[in-house]
Amino acid sequence: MTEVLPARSASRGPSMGDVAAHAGVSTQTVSRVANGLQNVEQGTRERVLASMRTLGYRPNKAARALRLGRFRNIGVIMFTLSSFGNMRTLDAIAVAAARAGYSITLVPVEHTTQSDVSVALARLIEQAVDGVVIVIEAHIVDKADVELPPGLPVVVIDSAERDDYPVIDTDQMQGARLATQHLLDLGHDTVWHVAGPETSYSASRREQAWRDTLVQAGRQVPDAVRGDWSTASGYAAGLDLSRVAGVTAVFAGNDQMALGALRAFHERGIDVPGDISVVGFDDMAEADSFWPPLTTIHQDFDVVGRRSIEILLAEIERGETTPGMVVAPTRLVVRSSTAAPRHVG
Amino acid sequence: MTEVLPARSASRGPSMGDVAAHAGVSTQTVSRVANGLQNVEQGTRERVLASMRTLGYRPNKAARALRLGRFRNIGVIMFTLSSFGNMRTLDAIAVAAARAGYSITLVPVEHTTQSDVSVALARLIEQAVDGVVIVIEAHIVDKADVELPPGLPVVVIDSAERDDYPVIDTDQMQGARLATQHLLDLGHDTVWHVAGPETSYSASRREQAWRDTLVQAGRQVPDAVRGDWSTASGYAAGLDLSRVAGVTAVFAGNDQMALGALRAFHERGIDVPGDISVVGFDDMAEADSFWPPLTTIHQDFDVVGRRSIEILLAEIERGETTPGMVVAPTRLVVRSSTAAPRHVG
DNA sequence: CGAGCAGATGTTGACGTAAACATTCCCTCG
DNA sequence: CGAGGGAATGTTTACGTCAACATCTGCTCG
Repeated sequence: MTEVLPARSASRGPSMGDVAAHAGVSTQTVSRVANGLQNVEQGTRERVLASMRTLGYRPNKAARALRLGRFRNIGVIMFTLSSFGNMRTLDAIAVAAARAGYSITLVPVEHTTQSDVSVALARLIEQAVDGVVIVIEAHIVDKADVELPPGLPVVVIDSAERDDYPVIDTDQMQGARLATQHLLDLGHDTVWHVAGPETSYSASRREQAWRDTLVQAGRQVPDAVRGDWSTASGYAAGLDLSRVAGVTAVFAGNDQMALGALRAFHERGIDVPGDISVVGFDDMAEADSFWPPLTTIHQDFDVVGRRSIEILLAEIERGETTPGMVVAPTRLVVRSSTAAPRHVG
Repeated sequence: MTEVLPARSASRGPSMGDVAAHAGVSTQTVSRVANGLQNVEQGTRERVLASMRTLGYRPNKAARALRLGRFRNIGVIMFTLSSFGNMRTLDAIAVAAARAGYSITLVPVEHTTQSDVSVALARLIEQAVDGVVIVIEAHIVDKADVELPPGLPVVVIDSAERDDYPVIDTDQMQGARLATQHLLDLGHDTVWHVAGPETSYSASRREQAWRDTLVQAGRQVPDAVRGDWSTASGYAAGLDLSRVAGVTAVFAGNDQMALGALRAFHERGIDVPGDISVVGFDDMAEADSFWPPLTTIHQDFDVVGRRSIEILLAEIERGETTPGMVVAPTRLVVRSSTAAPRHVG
């Protein structure tokens, strides 16, 4: 009964059948042991486990997925891993998924062109995932353009509400309002804005909330300076603003651009916050060490990542759909880059 | 012939069999069309493609993997996604893998404990990957402790050479030498060092090269100040150093700690680079916007990520092994945080 | 004009697993 | 003491795909 079969193939590892033959039981019993079912006698279980160890057995996930129709795998489509927020979000997603026993398949999108996006989606559509998280940053991906297979659970992390999939995001507008209001509360007449790129929904949300807050307070609304999230563009914007008379308060669309502006102001001999107050957005890990330490809006990327997985798993495992938009609140972190204007108007 | 079968199951998508029935051909022909083989008549091909579209067919990756014994999937084990370098490396890995037609399964390790590492490995060992890239940062993972299945191709990204797997990494020692020598060349008597955590191989490499360079130049070697990569620890180190008399040059183990030190020096009214010169390591995207813009060592994470995939795929696809350690060179980027000491000794 | 061949298409079986159903054995209880 | 039941274990089958082999058609060329 306990005869040893020779390894069948050099390239493939031992299967349940091999273990079964080695232990002198049926494959089904091996399967039961592998899955921790209780209806196996203690002695048998141990014999099987010993055989598994001896043969170096490891379960074949493909066969299991084929049999079960489930992969315990979630696809993540992301544009640019090299942004602070995305990487924090990805971290949170990966950890949350791992805790639920799911693995993450990462599909990078190199260029934000429609064709690249389609290619990325095509990869995932190869049905090796139970669900998909799409982290969008740009308008590029339109509902019409993206054809995801019907029935595949999807969650979108983005700032634009959509009617086809649940969306989750930081409350961009609340954050921008917080930032702008903070500067107004300090006594500034109005607030200038270094905006993110036009292609970004979150950039336009922040810009819109900044504008709304100023209008609501009855203040003059200066033209926004357009950046692209990079420190270089923030630096350019800072240089521009330093030539404008009467600028006392700047709300930058993210911390990187704020840092660039800070550098421009240093170079021009403008004191922050003495001459100009600066507020960022994101609260990246380094923000408290900028000079001066940056007042900014804290975004809770962990919450966004975690919630996205929760919503996705609810649909995958229990068929529950979460319609509409879920929003994670932000909070203002006051450090040393903001102060009352020197000559209160 | 072209009769339409009802969908068999609500939960599973259409299979090749369904497409075949719909198009009035055999499953094998559908398979040939799906794989782009040439020996299919034009008319047949179009009919099959039309059926695939109509039915919303997508290939089942699990079945394919089971059949072929290949997954076209690479596992990536990473400790902390929240470090600048790791993220850049991951980005490069993901892009390189995608170009080669492989997907990436990301396995995060929450805590750097042995048990957590084992769990992460166990996940991958579930044989859904053709190879594994391990990005290590700490000594924790010892050869003996980690039991990877034999025959599974592995590449390690780390600073410690090992005899079991190919290793690839930035040339830490060359970089640290570059940094230290740069400061000596400017005329500083010696160079202080803010080191990374003891658990990190790369930290000890950098520290060792810093020490060697000073010794070779016949300089006095001050005690290294220990940090943990964070800006907070760099700030604490900066505060410490600001109380030591005679400090004119500091080499920080990474840019974050350099930034923290910069902040400490600002607070204490110490001018950089007038009183003290500072060099970092990594060349993170923001380093050119620190105040002052940071002189640092540029690490080529893209190269490391790309090469690791090249090496891994060479082994997976062609059985070629790359023994020993592959090292990516660094380069010095001089900005404004370094200068000659005020009173040249 | 028929042997022979090339290209298109079909049939069979196996990859490793687990659900569904079948069998065996032993124990309990009327 | 035998029917009935439950636990352990075995047998069969299907998941979707593709390699290998089999078949069929039409055409070339001696």
